Amino acid sequence: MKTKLPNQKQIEHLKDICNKAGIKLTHQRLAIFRELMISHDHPSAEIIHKRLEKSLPTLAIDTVYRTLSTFNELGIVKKLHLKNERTLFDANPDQHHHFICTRCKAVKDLYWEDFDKSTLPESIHNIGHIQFRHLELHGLCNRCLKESNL
Amino acid sequence: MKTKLPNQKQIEHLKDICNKAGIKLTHQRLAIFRELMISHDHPSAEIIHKRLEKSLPTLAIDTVYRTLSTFNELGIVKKLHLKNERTLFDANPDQHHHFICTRCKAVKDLYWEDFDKSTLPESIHNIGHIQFRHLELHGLCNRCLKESNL
DNA sequence: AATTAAATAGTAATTATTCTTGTTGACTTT
DNA sequence: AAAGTCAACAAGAATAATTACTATTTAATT
Ligand SMILES: [Mn+2]
Ligand SMILES: [Mn+2]
Ligand SMILES: [Zn+2]
Ligand SMILES: [Zn+2]
Repeated sequence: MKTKLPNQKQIEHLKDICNKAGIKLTHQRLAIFRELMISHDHPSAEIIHKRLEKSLPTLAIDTVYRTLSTFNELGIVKKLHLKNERTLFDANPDQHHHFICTRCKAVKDLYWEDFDKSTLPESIHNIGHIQFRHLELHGLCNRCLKESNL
Repeated sequence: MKTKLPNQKQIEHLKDICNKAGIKLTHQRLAIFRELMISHDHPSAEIIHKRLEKSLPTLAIDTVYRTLSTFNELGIVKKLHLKNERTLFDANPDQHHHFICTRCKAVKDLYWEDFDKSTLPESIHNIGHIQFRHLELHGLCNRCLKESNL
């Protein structure tokens, strides 16, 4: 559930993970992680790059991609490949899914424990063994609903 | 459920849809639809193009993309935007979801009525109104499971 | 301070997809 | 049947997201 870790805890966790993985927690890596952590809108690599350009004017877009991919492999951020969209990134460590507005493309976190606990259909044995579930709910967000009913 | 329409019915349906939409059912469009209809592996535009090169040597890759997008808009095929993958296409008209093998990347159809009928969490009202659900189950397919247990 | 290896910046390359433009071909009107 | 019309097409160019290359910088270690 929405038991948000305080930010400092997440940073400590990041340090741990980097130490264990034997990689350096550079200035750039820390800045990219912080930026994603405080962004609740699931930004793309390019948007993260833009948001950091004042504090880190020489930061290369390539470094943002590389760093986010590294973090993704370390399990500390998640890449989101959504319908029709470029890759987005997420630092929310809690088990959750996503709502995507078909109109404004906003991406919101969505918690659905009953689904997470539900048992898979029998027929799955004919196919393979599930490692994880990826669920997207698409529709109109409340803001767009309001606008279209004016 | 898996009540597969016979292919000829699907072709008739395609003709209907094209007539109603006021577009021509050209040789290329028919060939692309047939190819997708008999392909049960969720091919990409490029693969469809390759599979048709013997029968239609001058077919342009652009036409494949254009045609599949048109069919997608007409609701007769579905674009699949899956994790880490290029766009795939699907002509299976039945309500279903997908299993994706993390190893060999195979995509299989998956039917899960209980999920389709399940009620969304209350919290959805704080977010918006759902139009459709998109579910992917990721894991190891039976073939890859067998190979890794040798 | 010197050594070393990892990480970065800047730029080039790649790749999937879409766009542009001139041509084709099916259908209609004469 | 010839001419006209227009959607659709083929070919190649363009675009945009992402990744690769390489010389330089940084940070940890001696
Ligand atoms: Mn999220
Ligand atoms: Mn399918
Ligand atoms: Zn919206
Ligand atoms: Zn497999």
